[in-house]
Parts: sequence; C-alpha cells; structure tokens
Amino acid sequence: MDNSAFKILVVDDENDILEFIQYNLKKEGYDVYLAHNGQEAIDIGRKIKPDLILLDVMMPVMDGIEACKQMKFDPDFANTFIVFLTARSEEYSEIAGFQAGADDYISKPIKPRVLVTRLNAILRRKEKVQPDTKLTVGDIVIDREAFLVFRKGEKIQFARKEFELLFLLASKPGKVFTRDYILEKVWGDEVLVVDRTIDVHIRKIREKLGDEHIGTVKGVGYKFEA
Amino acid sequence: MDNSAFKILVVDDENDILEFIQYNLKKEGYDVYLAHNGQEAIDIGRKIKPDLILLDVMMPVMDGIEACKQMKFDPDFANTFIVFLTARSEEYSEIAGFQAGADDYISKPIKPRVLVTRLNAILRRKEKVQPDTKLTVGDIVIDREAFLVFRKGEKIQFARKEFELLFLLASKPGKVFTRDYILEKVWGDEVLVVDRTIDVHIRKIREKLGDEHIGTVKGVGYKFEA
DNA sequence: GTAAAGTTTACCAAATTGTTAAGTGCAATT
DNA sequence: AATTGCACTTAACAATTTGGTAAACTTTAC
Repeated sequence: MDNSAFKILVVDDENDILEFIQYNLKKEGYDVYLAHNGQEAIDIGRKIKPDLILLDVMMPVMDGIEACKQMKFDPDFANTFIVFLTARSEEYSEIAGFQAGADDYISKPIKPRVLVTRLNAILRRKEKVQPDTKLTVGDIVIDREAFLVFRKGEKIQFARKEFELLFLLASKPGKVFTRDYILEKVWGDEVLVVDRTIDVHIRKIREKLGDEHIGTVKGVGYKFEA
Repeated sequence: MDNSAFKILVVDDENDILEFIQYNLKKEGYDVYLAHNGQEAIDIGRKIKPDLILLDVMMPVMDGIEACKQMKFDPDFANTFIVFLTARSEEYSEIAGFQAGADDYISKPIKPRVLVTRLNAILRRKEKVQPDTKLTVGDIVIDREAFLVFRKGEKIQFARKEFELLFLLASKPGKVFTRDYILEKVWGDEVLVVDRTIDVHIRKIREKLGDEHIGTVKGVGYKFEA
C-alpha cells in the first residue's frame, strides 16, 4: 500500500518500543518521526504537522494525557489524529485519554499486524472525512472553514477571491503558480476574466499580509514564501 | 515488466552474492551496477545516481550503516532508496539500519522471488511519490517548481530564459547541446532569434553560477559540467 | 599569422508587472 | 425605491525587468 504521504509521529520514552514501531510503520511506507516525551512531541509536531500521533500515556517530562490536551487546543494539530498507547492494565487511562480528546487507542504489547491495520483504518477515515481545513505556513494560519487568516494570532479579513487565491498559493509554499493555473483553480473554466485581475488581487493580499509573503517570478507567476 | 529505466546499485563484499543478485535483477530488466564496500558504493553512486541501493550491512572498509548515514546527507542521493541486506540473525542491524535512514531491508538467504517483488514494490512507490521536480548536479540544485537555483545552499535568481537554458543543459550533465537544439527546446520552432543570443545568455549564467559549470565545445555547442 | 568561432559589452526594444483609479453590479440598509 | 458600501473587474499608465542585436574584442585551431 502506498502510505508514503502520511506522516506519523511516535512518542514513547522507551527506545526499544520506538524502534520497533518505527520499523513496522516504515515497512508500510509511512513517514515516521520520533519523540521521547510530550514536550518533544509538541515541538516536533508543530514543525512537521503529522497526520497521526501515536502517544504513550506514561512518560516523564510530560505525559501523554497532558500533551494530548495541549495539542487539542493548538491549531497546528487541527488536522492530526491522536492515538494512545496504553499498557493493558491502564484501564483508567483509556478513559482519561478519550476525555483528553484522543481518537483511538492501542494496547501494549503491540502486535505489528494490529498496529498497522488500526492506523490504516484511521488514516483512511481521515482522508475521506477531513479535507484539511486549516493551513499553517510560518507565522500565518489560514482557516478555510472560518474564512479567516491569522498572522501571529492577529486576525485579518480577506474578501472571497483574495482568500481563495491566497489559500491556493499557500497550499504549496515555494511553488510557483502560473496565471493560467490560478485562473482555472480560483475562477474556474467557464468564467472568463483578464489575467491581470490576478495582479490586482495579489496587490490587495500584499497590502494586508505584507509584501514579503507573496513573491513574483517574472514570466511565470506568483508564489507564497514562508 | 519494463524496469529498464531503474538503476540499481548492489553493494556486497562477496562476489558470489553480487553475481547472484545481478543475474536475478538483470532478468527483470533493471540496470544493475556493482560495488564491493561502502566507499565504493558512494563513489559509484555519485556518478550514476541510482534509483535504489541494495546495501549489505556487514562489509569491510565501510559498513552499510555508515555508508547509509553518509548518503542520507548527500544531495546526490536525494532521490535514492536504500534497502539493507541482512543476515537473518542480525536483528539489531535491521533496527540500526532504519535509524540510519534505510527504506527497507531484505534478509539473507536471498530468495529471488522475494527480492524482485520487494524491489518492484518500492520502486513503484518511488515512481508515484516523487515527480522529480528537483534536479541535483554536484553542488547545484535546480528546483523547477520554485524556479530557483541553489549553489551550496545559497539561493541564486535566474531570469526565465536563463533558467530554461540552464535547466536544459543540467538535465543531462556532460552532454553537448548544439545551438540548433537549444533554440528549438528553449525558444521553440516559431520564434526566430539569432543563435548568438544563446551565447549572451550563457554569459549571464556563467556570471551567476561561475565559469566552471558551463563548458564550450568549439564548433558544436555548450554543456553543463558537474 | 590568419580565419573562424566564441566572448563580452553596451544599448535599445519588448514584455511583464505594479499601481492607481474608475466603472459595474449586487446586497444590505434606510 | 433609493442609497450606501463592498467586492470584483477592467483599463490605463508607470516602473521594472528581460531579451535580442550589433559590434568590438579575445581565444582557438590550423
């Protein structure tokens, strides 16, 4: 199966377990990242924006429950599933874990077959149900659901076309989008507008967001810069 | 199946094994290259840019783990999958291999069926996931998507025609491109420009990239040198 | 040494983008 | 129903960048 698009962050304080899980998930084609405690998980997670976090409940520095609670309030983890790893005896934790916002749990000892099957199922669910609603690039957060953009927490209002255009550019930071492509994606095939219209919208986006975020590549198009 | 596009570098210190694998992979249509230790693998790999490296863990001069670690930091191997060959008992190595950045492993004794199936699966994955947007030649990285060129990590801006010309030359380092061919590819059929124009653009590219990268072959044309 | 091929410079024309302003139409409000 | 405000589009002009050519100069091959 081709799981290479999915990033999974595995969090456990025991290296043996980390390695064992990493080995099994890599074999399935997932991109695997590791962390040793809750704090590390949050730090790494903010950077890589994993699709799923496998989180051990019992850990030093910051336990899984606490980490989970924090992540549930963090827009960086808006699109991340959280799955707890629990020892079989930790009945209580299973409950507390769900209260903290976890999406599933897996009991130790971990059986590779079970692990992989469960994660596949969860991620397939994600693919269908959640078409990424929040986009975070650098200090900019774009919330497609609320139609809002935040820069360093400060709310900025955008008109619809401006928003769609910005969202498109920000969906692949660094990539240059040609005017033709932009017209097709933001305006659609049947609408016909002069491509210079894009320039004017770019102007407005720059006005609100700051010049440094939108780059021009002469003769090609525009791009979002992180 | 037509695997002729795929280059596989097999690395093992035992000639028997090399030949056995070579025989089985050639039968599948892969381009097979051989190396006897980690150092040799890196040297050859830099030249041929294999799609996949089959790497024995235990070797003299430089073992597989060490070689793997080095390659993972080398831009020449950015598009290369690494698969370890391990003796069945080397459980530890399998794990260490993943930490070094390997993508899969295969246990000895090697069964031809397993070998071929596994490699096919991995390479199919590669084909899907990596639409080679980045071109890496020596210390130069050309990113067609972002329309950017990097030399040793330092960003260099190119005008459109310069970029297209450079990209064409760099797409086949060492190959000499005639002016006629360049005109056709970069400018197109219907545009008519004097072929001396190319010279001027070459000048500009050399200015930004350094003289050593673009070579002249008198009476024939230009080429990119790594 | 000479001719052919390649390099470099400088300048101009063309193409592309930035910016402003004004017109249009829709929707909410009065 | 008229008014206002907003989003969107277009046009026009300014600013900038890029591309192309010619001509002078240098190197290379014979």
